[in-house]
Amino acid sequence: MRVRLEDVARATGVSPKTVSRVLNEESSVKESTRQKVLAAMESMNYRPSPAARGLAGSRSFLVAMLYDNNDNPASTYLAEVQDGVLDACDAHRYSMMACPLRMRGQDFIRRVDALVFDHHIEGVIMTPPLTDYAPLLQRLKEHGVPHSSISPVHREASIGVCMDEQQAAKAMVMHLVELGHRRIAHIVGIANHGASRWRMAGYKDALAAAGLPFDPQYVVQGEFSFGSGVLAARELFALPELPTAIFAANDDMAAGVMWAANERGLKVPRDLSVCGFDDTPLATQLWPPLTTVRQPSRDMGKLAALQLMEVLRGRGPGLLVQVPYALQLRESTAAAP
Amino acid sequence: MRVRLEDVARATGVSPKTVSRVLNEESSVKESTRQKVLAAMESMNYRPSPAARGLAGSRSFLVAMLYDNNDNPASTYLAEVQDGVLDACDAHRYSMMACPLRMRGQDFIRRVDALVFDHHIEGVIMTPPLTDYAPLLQRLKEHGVPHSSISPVHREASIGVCMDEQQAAKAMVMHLVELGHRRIAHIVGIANHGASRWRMAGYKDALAAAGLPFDPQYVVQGEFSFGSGVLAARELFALPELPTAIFAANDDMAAGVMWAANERGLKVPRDLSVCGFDDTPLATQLWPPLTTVRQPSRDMGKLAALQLMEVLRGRGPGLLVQVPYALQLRESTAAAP
DNA sequence: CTGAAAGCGCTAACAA
DNA sequence: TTGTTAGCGCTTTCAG
Repeated sequence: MRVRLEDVARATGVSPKTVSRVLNEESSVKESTRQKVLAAMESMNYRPSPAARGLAGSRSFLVAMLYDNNDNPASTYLAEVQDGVLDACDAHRYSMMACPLRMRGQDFIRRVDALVFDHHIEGVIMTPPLTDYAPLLQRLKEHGVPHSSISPVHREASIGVCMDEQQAAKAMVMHLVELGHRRIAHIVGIANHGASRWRMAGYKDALAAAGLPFDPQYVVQGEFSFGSGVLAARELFALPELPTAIFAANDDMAAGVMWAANERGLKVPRDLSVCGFDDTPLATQLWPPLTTVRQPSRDMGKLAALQLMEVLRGRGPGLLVQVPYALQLRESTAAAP
Repeated sequence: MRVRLEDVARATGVSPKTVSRVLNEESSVKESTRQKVLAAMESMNYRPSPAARGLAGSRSFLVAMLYDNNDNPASTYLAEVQDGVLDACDAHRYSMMACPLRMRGQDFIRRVDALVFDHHIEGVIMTPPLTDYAPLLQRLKEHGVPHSSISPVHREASIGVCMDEQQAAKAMVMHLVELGHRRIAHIVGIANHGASRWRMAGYKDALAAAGLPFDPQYVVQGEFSFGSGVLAARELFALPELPTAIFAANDDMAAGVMWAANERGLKVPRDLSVCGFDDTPLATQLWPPLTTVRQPSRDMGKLAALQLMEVLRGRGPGLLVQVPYALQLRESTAAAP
């Protein structure tokens, strides 16, 4: 029924172990033997059994993608990242298990242990804020499980992928400055996300570069959700001197700002310029279309997975690669009133 | 290091086979023995190895979620479904592999075979339009792999979960009728989705029930994406007599309609009522908030997975369960002008 | 209702 | 560079 390693060995006239070596890309096989075996595998349509490999050896060809599912707003971000990860897995014959983790309680410990012990997960890919969740990192280290991070805060010790979000945020705000805005507000994201810090830092950098004062009144706390964007905007609209531009730390909050502007009777971009960050599909589904920073989530997922696999295959220590950002200038920003 | 079945057996004073029987919930074990074994498993923190179980037996405790990733627009729908599926898996100690399938070409055959052979997938959960993709169903049947469908077109032969979308669409349109609208347009979704047919049928039902004529001019083809909604709306706006209400087959297209209305200078809902279907997060992020039909995607994912597991555990033939819809009346619909 | 033996398909640790 | 011998942790026969 099923073609086994042994069958390939018999057909080739070598021992099972040699076939195994070829399968695992070990270097100590004579090239001619190697070719023979490879050919036989191909023609017999041999497909190794992950279960057997996992049981006998230490490998499972399984990676897990870990993500936080407490707050769902960014579901399209996660979907894109996952898509990229799967793409990379495909290329290296790995399989991926999706694993949402609730950060509260001890639940995640159980789940991580289950992944590692039960399934012999070889490695882990994580999205923020899990990337910097100490108890989790600790546990992974204890288990000796390599991990690759997407946009981690602590970049020194990480492998994975990142973007210069601070620079991107600065560029975004500089764009507002160039349009003549002088009262520029910022809506901050959830505190434990590196993204919130970087984007805020970029905002400050831009103000400084433009010689504009930093006014705490114009900085409001949000939490990355549409609703929090609405609330933050209302707060800003209650100020004696309204900002002429608002830079929200992500698109969902920017959408909230535009909602609140509508509610308040402010016309975007005539009375108020609005911009966000991420370039989610939402950005082009708003009226007017949202100026934002494009973050290549899909590519980031793919690159993070590829880095992990480099490590798993012993090809190197793994790197933290940086992807470029791109400003998407659309109709939600215009010259200051 | 690892606690094995054998360890539990030794601790309990029974044979490994008996422990195995308890583990697999076989009925032929004396209750007292069963309790003893269960207690030992608990206290020793025994966790069976899926790899070993998969290798020795026919089970793998792995299910796959298959989805189409040609068109990404509904990524939040997929994310919600996946969340529900994972929830159900968790409850029954199953693991899930996410598996995007490209419907074009023979690629999906390879992937399905890989899933079945390599990983001994026990069952499959599918979302539209895969649920009714004949070559795929054919292949699954050949492999003897049980599958559970979410909103399949062919309901007779399916297990899984569905919603009475036709009834829901009818109710949605009846709402417009009650608001006094008489020229009600409909934007249809992608042709091979059952959803498109049902929602269109419900639209017609409502017109008939209200004694309104069915005018083909007011029915425009879309493809579930925001952009297609914009195009469809422009088409409708070019008509000599504009509709006073537009029922789009999903929220993304409804958002497109609102975008186009803005572009055209039409005020929603004063000049035009707009409603959608699905109640994605987008619905409450538009201005004005979108009237739509709530579809409990997360629950649907969970229920579909639970039905599959009923089958896998030999508890029954599996059912096609129906979930209720709910109209979400918001501010995008109002009395006809 | 319970147990003993055999083996799932592969790799580890040796040897040659 | 290649082969041999075990055995991964569990389930399947088949007996009792």
